[in-house]
Amino acid sequence: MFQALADPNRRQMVQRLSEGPASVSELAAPLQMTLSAVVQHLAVLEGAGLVRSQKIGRVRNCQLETQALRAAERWISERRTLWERRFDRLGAFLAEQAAESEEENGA
Amino acid sequence: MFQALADPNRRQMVQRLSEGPASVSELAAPLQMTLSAVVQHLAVLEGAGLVRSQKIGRVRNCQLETQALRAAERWISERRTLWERRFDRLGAFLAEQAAESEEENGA
DNA sequence: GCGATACTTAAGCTCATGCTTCACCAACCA
DNA sequence: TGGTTGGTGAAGCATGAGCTTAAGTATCGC
Repeated sequence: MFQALADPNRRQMVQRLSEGPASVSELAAPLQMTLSAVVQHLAVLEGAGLVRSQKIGRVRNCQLETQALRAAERWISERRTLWERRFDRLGAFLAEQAAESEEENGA
Repeated sequence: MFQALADPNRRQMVQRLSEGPASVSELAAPLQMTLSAVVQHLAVLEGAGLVRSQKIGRVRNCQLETQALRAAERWISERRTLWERRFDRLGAFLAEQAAESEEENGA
């Protein structure tokens, strides 16, 4: 899924879809590439569960699937807070050490 | 930066670093590959600003840089909430339509 | 029905990515 | 001081990602 978000064109597609549903050609419009390539990118996004789409008549309607985005967000968030919490504990420890050192000086 | 997080081995390194700082060989230990390869992955992570490292003696000490993680998190979050808000408005609109329809039936 | 539209599928091409090996250097330590 | 440990750098290789072209299919509007 991070793999899917790794490509800037795909991120642009996600960006576009975050503003509302779109057809394949609407997604393709701002991207300087073939419709074929866009469909391939779309397949990656769908494979990652980031986008859902259904064909109505001859146009395929695509929309964002927030579940997957939420999962990615959570993964990052968990790692980040884990590290930050560790950092805070370290800070507290150092502060404590400093305080003890102060005491020793005082005694 | 999403590019950097795209590789599962690199994510594992980030995971490891979220639990605390580590040397290059410590990062390499659980990964079934050469130290050389690990250093290359590390370079990618550093290039993306996800990791900072400094060499002390002959061992390189690596630690997570939460700024970049935070940025990635924000990007996802913004897209997601943008879409979800749209979704909510749509729900509200449909509810309103339904209410109007009720009124018409009543009238 | 017929042309235009909106994809779809397959094949192939190119370049980046992820890895390995090998040679090397620097620092630690017995 | 010499061997071991920890890391660096360059070269090369295999695979896969991203793109294109080309040919095909299914709707839509007239």
